[in-house]
Order: sequence, then structure tokens, then C-alpha cells
Amino acid sequence: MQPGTECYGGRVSESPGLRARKKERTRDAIGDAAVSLFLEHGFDHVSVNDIAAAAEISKPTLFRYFPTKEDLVLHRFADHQGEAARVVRDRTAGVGPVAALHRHFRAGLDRRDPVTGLSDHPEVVAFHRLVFTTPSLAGRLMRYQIEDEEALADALGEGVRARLLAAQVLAVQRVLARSNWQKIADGRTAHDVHPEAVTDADQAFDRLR
Amino acid sequence: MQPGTECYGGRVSESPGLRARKKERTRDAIGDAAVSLFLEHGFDHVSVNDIAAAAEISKPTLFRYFPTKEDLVLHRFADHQGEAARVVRDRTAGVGPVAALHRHFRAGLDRRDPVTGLSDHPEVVAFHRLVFTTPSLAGRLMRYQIEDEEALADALGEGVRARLLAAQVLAVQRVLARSNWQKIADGRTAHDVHPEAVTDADQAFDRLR
DNA sequence: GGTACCTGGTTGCATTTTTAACCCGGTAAC
DNA sequence: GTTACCGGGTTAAAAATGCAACCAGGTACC
Repeated sequence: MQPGTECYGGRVSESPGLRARKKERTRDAIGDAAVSLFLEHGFDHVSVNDIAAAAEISKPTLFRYFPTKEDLVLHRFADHQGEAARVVRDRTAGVGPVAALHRHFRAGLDRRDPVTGLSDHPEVVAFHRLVFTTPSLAGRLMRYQIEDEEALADALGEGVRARLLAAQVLAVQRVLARSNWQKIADGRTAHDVHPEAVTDADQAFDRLR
Repeated sequence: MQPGTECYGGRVSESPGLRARKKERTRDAIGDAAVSLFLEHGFDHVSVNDIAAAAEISKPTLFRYFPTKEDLVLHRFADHQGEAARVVRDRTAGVGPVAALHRHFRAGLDRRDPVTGLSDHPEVVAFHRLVFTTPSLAGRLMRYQIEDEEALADALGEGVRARLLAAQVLAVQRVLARSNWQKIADGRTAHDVHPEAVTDADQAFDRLR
């Protein structure tokens, strides 16, 4: 008879399951609480105890989700980690790697993705300022970029040429994002900046080939 | 030096602690989800799986909080368990037990406590109907009342006289509550019924001495 | 009269979380 | 200069939870 084939009301191969859902929600709660507190009081004036209390979890739990205090801020970048490498690997046949990356960056521009620096949502702007004016954060951000660079290099091939290209691509993206962010920080709107951001990107990526 | 005397930001002897707070909230979430589903679809047309899903917990967890399906409804009565006994034990010196219970019931009337039957909130009314028209619920409710009766008897003293008085007091409270509920079910408002509820209670408790 | 399924309720085990410690470096008091 | 506190980060044990099974009783199908 092979009893007990199923239980638990639902379908067979369904949603991520209760455990996974709660984990994700907890992670979001911690990250959101942290960023919101940091924006309000500054990175150094908020202790991890404060964050744990605001997110209603214990301190060890906090550190099980985020290895360091810095990562509480940088997870928003970390979530995009390896994206460039993925774009190269998953590009449609016949498209060059640089072209694929160009297209992807352009798409980010169009949807005002914060990583392109072209978002004028007040929270995003404040968030960028927080990151780039807090030394320990900017420092740790570099580490993420290095890892990202290595992943991209591996996706591009082997040898020095791949490594060189990867470094250049990411450098270009950083410069573009920083330029966009600067213009927004000067008070212009994303809509206004968008055209020149696109031509800047086009020029930069073209020069990369 | 006796190191590590304290940690964890807050005060020393403080709020109930994270664990206890979350437990209470989970319990509330389960109970509220259950009652709300029962009111909407009826006791028999909602499975414990549905409730667990709505409360976002697993079935074993549900049964760790509530021993049976019926208790998902009756916890609202169970939370008041032993209240009569407590009132008698904690009464101010010089006040007779019946007088203390009388005063307590009167206070419940004044604040429209649902257990007095004098609440006209639609949800409370529907809840009462749910309980009294579902046999298995009414049955289990009796069990609670018996336990309550024994606790009250113990608080009143020993022997048959205490036991008799306890039974009579609780019987009186049930009759009063049911009478109030009936009037509300007929469409009258709690404010309107309140005066006669008070005089009914006064008469009943006076006759008890 | 088997078969398959549903419901209330339970069980063993793996995972997650809380708790209360602790470590180490800094810093302010005295 | 040592005492005390605070900050980031870790640890071990105990509690809570999720998961996947299971059981017993009912019901409907064929």
C-alpha cells in the first residue's frame, strides 16, 4: 500500500516552503531595519544591538544572516554579485561579451536601476551618499568589486587579456554610475539625466572594443 | 574582575524577552486566523491545514499551541480560566467572596467584556453564535466550565458548601451572560441593554447570599 | 470489499533561533 | 593604571520550528 504518500494540504512541487519564505523575510527585515537606521543616524551611531532590536531578532541571528556590520549595508550590492559574469555566460549566441554587457547596462539605465547611479529616489540617493562617505563601507565595497572582477574574468576566458578586459569593463561601469550619481546629487532628475547617461555609456562601451 | 557581567544593550530586569514576545504573537496569530476563518466559512468547513497555512506555521506547531481544533476557538474563554478563583483569592480584606465576584461581574458589564454577553461588536456576536451552534464547541466549553468551577470551589474553601456555592455562582454568571447575549442577538444595542443587565446581575447576586 | 483520499492529531529528526555567556580592542573615569 | 563600560563578533546549550512521515477514523468511488 505504501502509506503516507502525501500530507500537508498543498500541491506537490510548490512554493519555496515555509522555512525558506520566513528566512527571506527575516533577511529583508534585518536589511531594511539596518539601512533605515543608518540613513537616519549615520553608520557609526547605530550599533548592531540597535539593529537586532529593531528587526526583533537576537544578535547571533543577525550575524548568521550578515557576516559583518558593513554587509548590512552592502548586501544591496552583494545581491548583484556575479551579475556581469552571468550576463556574459548567458548571452545569446552571436553576441560579443562587451556588447552583451553594454546592452545590460543600457537596460539598467532604462529602468533606473540604482546600480547605474541613475535613480533619483531620495532614499537611493541618501543610500549612495552613506556608502561613499563612510570609509569602512567604501573599503569593503572594493572587496566585492574585486570578487566580481574575477568572476567576470573567468567568464571571459583565461589569461591576462580576459583579466584586463574584465577590469576595464567594471571600471567603466563604476565611472558611469558615479557620474550619473553626481549629476543627480547636484539636483537634476533621473529623467533629465537619462539621455546623456545613455550617450556616455555608448561612447564608453564603444571605446572598449 | 568577574568578567562578562552584562551584554545585550537593554536594561537589567526588563520586558518579557524576545522568545516570550514572539511566542505570544504566534499564538495570537494562530488564534486570530482560526477565528476569522471559522466565522467566514463555519467550524467544519475549515481544516487545521487551512489555519496553519493562514497563520504561516506548520501543523505540528499549531498543535503545540492548541491541543485540539476546538481549543482554537475556545482559547478566548480559556484565557479567562480560573478568573473567578483569582477574584476570590485576591479580594480586598473585609469583602465577602460573593460580593467580590459581583463587583467583578459588574465591572465586566461596564466595560462590555464579551464574557458578560454584553458586547454588540458584530464579530463578538458572530463568535458567540459560532460557539453555541456548533455542538463539539459547546461540548468542550462545558469542560472548561467544570475546571473553572473546581478552581473556584478550592478558592472558596473545602467541603460541599464551597462546591455548591461555586456551582451556583458560575451558573448564575452563565445565565446572565446568555440572557444579555440573547437580547443583543435580537438586535438591541449594548448601551440599551446595559441598565437591565445591571439590575439582573444585582438581583441574582443578592439572592446568592 | 478494496482503494484512494481527507481530517484531526502525533512523532523523529534536522534546522533555526534565543539566551547568556564570552573575547578583544578602544576609551573614558578617577 | 586599573576599573568599568561599550562596540563588533563568537560560542554552546536549550528552546522552538519545519519537515516528512505516520496513525486512526471517515467517506466516497467502483
